[in-house]
Amino acid sequence: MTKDVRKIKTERDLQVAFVQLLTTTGFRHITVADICQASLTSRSTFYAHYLDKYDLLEQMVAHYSAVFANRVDLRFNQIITGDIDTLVAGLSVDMAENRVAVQTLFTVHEPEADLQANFRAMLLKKWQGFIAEQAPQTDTPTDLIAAMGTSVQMTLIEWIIQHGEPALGGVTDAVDTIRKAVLLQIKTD
Amino acid sequence: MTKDVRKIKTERDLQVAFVQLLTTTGFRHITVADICQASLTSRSTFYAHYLDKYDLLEQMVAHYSAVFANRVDLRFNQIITGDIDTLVAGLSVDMAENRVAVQTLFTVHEPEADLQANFRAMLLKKWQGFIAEQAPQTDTPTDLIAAMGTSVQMTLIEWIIQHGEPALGGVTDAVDTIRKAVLLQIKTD
DNA sequence: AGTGAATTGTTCGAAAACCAACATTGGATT
DNA sequence: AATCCAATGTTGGTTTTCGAACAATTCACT
Repeated sequence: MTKDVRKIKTERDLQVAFVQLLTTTGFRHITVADICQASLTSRSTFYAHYLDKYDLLEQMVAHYSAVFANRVDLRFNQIITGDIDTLVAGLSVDMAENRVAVQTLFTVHEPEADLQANFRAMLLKKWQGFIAEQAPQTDTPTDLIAAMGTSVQMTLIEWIIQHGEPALGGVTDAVDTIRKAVLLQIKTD
Repeated sequence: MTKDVRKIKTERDLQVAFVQLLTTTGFRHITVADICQASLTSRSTFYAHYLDKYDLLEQMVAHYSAVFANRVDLRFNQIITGDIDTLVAGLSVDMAENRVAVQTLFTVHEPEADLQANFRAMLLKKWQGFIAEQAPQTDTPTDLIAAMGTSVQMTLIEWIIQHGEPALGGVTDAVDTIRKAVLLQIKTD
């Protein structure tokens, strides 16, 4: 049942080469032959794993979307409760392994495969659910507040992906301030 | 006649993993199973390529020794003629790809496989031949001069391997001064 | 619109890698 | 000295990958 090591290795090689190529070339201009050449894989093997380059992209986007989805529940609570330090540290850890891949895939926006859009959509859904729970008495449209919260979180995520963990000075305070401002809009008093 | 891509890949994987392990563990304590586990290769495949871990080490040492031998003639002339800039730049380029491997292998000293010793021996032979050509009239033992020249070059090589190309400030002048001092000892006047 | 080159996607026999099992060796422990 | 355990090599059947060839499609250029 568990996959053959060779399959794991070729998929790893293809994906690494693919991400590498994406840093220098647009997705549309990358050919299957390019990916195979860069990863020392034969084309017939590529097609044994993926239907085409779109399938490769979609599987990668689906994978990282799933990884992110698994973390969202935990992390989301943290921006509500204000545990910013833990949030930022946790996000850094989550992103550390996949930093290069996620950073690169964030630049690709295909109709069927848009990692950045997926992240956004997940967060937005979370915020909408959260706000609905609070049943707030406010004039501000709830969808606007949800969009604001999502944007703040996405900006933080993108910032961490860009700069890595080391440079976290000042980030904590800034995000904390903004978080409070957003939450104030749904105060149910 | 040309090797199958799969052979190239597995040998690359095994060697990379081996060097990686060498940075944390002594050669004696590294097992074949360790190398295979780290490189996602099966043990039977390892033995299809190498007799044992000593064979792996020896083949790598032989390889880098051969690469170095190919460059020695060119580079050696440069330290005589005083073209230090070209020498240092060339050495950096030569070492760039193999930097990590050579740097690591330099720490391993097995009876049948000692890269550092091989480099030394090649340079020493070159110096001895060069000095003999000059048939110098000097009181200083020629073997001593050869040993001095060899040491200067080895020190430069090790310095570049340690620090990489970027930090070359001041190196050129220092080596140039020492080179002149060594050459003065075999002045045939 | 028409032509040629490049890319795609598929097929199949040969080569390589995998895995599990096995006997053998070498070192540490009691 | 006897025992245990980990590491070494070896083997054979299975799976995957490779490479080269092929037709089909797309694209650039005239």
